Amino acid sequence: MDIGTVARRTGLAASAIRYYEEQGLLGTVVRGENGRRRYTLAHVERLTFVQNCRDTGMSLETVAELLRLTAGTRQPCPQAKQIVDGQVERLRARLVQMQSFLAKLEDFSGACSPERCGAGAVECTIFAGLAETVPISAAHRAPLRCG
Amino acid sequence: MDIGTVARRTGLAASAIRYYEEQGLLGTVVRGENGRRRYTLAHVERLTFVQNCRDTGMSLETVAELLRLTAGTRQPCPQAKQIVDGQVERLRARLVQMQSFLAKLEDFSGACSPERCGAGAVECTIFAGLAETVPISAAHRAPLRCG
DNA sequence: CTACATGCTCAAGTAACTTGAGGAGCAAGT
DNA sequence: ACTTGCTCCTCAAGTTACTTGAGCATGTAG
Repeated sequence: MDIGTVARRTGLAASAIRYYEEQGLLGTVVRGENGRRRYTLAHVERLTFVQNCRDTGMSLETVAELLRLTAGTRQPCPQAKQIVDGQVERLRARLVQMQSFLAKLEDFSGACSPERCGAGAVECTIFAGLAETVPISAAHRAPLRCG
Repeated sequence: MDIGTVARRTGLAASAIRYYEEQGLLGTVVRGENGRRRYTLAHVERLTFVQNCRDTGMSLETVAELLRLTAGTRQPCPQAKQIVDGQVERLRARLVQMQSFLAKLEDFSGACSPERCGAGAVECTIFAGLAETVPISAAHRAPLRCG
């Protein structure tokens, strides 16, 4: 497989795939005669794993650590489990907060009708209430899929 | 209120507050005799609004646009509603995906026991299945609170 | 009145990529 | 054989949303 195929299969940009390799997340990627990268199914799986982790807000560094741990031969689980458990906790808290804000967005969107803020309205009041939402604790506002 | 107080109330770093001002998200911030910034409750609310929007993955530029729209006098709602509705949709899809990955993480964490991958294990298999998760469509993997 | 916390500005650093320049390889059509 | 056009390569620089740090002024507590 060449990089374009992998890109299509994973949904990642080719540049991102090259970047992940550069950051040591893919291990060795062999090149063909022509100097082009050649990928296997294992690479696609690895990339999907990286994607999934990134989607939950894990940093590339943490993902790299997980990959290192799972590749090691000496009892990798305790540390790996710890990382995953931490992520699970963050994700859970984050979901709750997002659900509440989503509900608010929906409310406000539903309340926005032409009658209420049509031609003559001086100010759109639709977002007034959104500022009242209790902000999530700094601990949980960690990056969640960043970029 | 000085910047430290606002930082404590909102949970934002002072540097971030200054940054938001620089990016035009706070409007005018008056300075005291001493040259220090003086904030009002309106600023705190505005910052909380920005935070909430950012938490759903809105870019600062989009937040700025929303603020501009809601401050304008000429029928701001249709455009604002459109932005919010788009965000609602993304957020909904994202929540679904996150819930499914959370479930997977929990499963795998639960399956990780000392018996299964203790001293002699050659490779930790706990994450094997995570690579199989169907990746979320590129359209929905947009930044969701990024930093 | 000395500490020390807090604020200011400005420049540079950071993560995780993307974009663009400049150049080469490959596949298809003519 | 040739040209067209897509894909790939590298390397440098740009992007977003901030943070960190240097160097300096100011405010507050003991």
